[in-house]
Amino acid sequence: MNLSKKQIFMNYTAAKGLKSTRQRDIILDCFLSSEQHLSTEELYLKIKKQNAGIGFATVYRTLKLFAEAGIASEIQLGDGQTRYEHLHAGEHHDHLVCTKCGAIVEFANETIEQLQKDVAQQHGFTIVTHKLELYGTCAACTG
Amino acid sequence: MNLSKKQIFMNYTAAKGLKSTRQRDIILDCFLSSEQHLSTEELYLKIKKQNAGIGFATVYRTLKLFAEAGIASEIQLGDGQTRYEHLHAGEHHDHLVCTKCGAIVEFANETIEQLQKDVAQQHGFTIVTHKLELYGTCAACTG
DNA sequence: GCTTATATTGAAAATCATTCTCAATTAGGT
DNA sequence: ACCTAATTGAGAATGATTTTCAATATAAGC
Ligand SMILES: [Zn+2]
Ligand SMILES: [Zn+2]
Ligand SMILES: [Zn+2]
Ligand SMILES: [Zn+2]
Repeated sequence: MNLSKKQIFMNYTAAKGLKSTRQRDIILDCFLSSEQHLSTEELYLKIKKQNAGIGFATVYRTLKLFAEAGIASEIQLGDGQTRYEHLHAGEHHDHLVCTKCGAIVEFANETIEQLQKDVAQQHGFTIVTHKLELYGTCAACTG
Repeated sequence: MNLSKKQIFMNYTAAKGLKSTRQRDIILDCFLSSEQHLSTEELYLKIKKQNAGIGFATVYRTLKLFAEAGIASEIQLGDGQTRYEHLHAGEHHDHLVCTKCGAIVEFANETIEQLQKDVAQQHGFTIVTHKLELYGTCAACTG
């Protein structure tokens, strides 16, 4: 599956006339081998440990590129930092966030998704995206 | 109802040993007489027109205070600015946002709210707050 | 009303995440 | 190898918000 993400990115850059560079390879490998929901800075620091000399501007630019290419998606979890997660074609999920330990749990609920569409339709809206986040404490942190 | 919001704020500041000032009065009046979902800057500009000499730092501070006092709540609608809306005790709603014209429509759906609680419980989470926003185009903006 | 301790204010500086600028470097086609 | 366009890194710039701090205003206490 990592191979296919790489492939998708290759295709995207090729189609756009973009070049393949050492930096982009390193950042992609690091992103693909990372757990989910890493912030740009977290990924930057992780990369820096293994490969000095990659500027943070490049990491910012490259993550945006991943999102454009459709292999990553940006999420905003209320802590002021943009995070990126792996995007699997056709899949969607929302997030439960523990405000004590920072744990992030993913969930998907078809009924909620459908109800959102209903609500939108009732108001004449055509929905493009949505954001659903539940904030609280996880089992371990709930006293 | 404006009277009672003022009352709630008075009580809050009194209980906290805070002082009542000309600036806070002006900002509160302006906030209460404004449409919903104004950003801090929008409110600042509106105030400035009527009462020169109120610094933006004071507006930022005071809106935060309103939120603490329970008469306003912060919302983040993805445009990078914090907005404040009037908070009515015990009421809750979520938002539909038109990404073309900026229109914001409020909605409340009990079934969605309940399903969120169910999801949280399934994962052992105790939910404190949540955020649900549907982004798309409103009837007028949908080609 | 005057004094005093404390909260508040405005302006400017500081912060923080992110983006932009630009000169130097690199990739890829010829 | 040569040329052109894309890319990079460092630092400056940005934009929203927060902090700092000296000056000012408020509310007690007398
Ligand atoms: Zn969803
Ligand atoms: Zn996720
Ligand atoms: Zn809700
Ligand atoms: Zn609202």
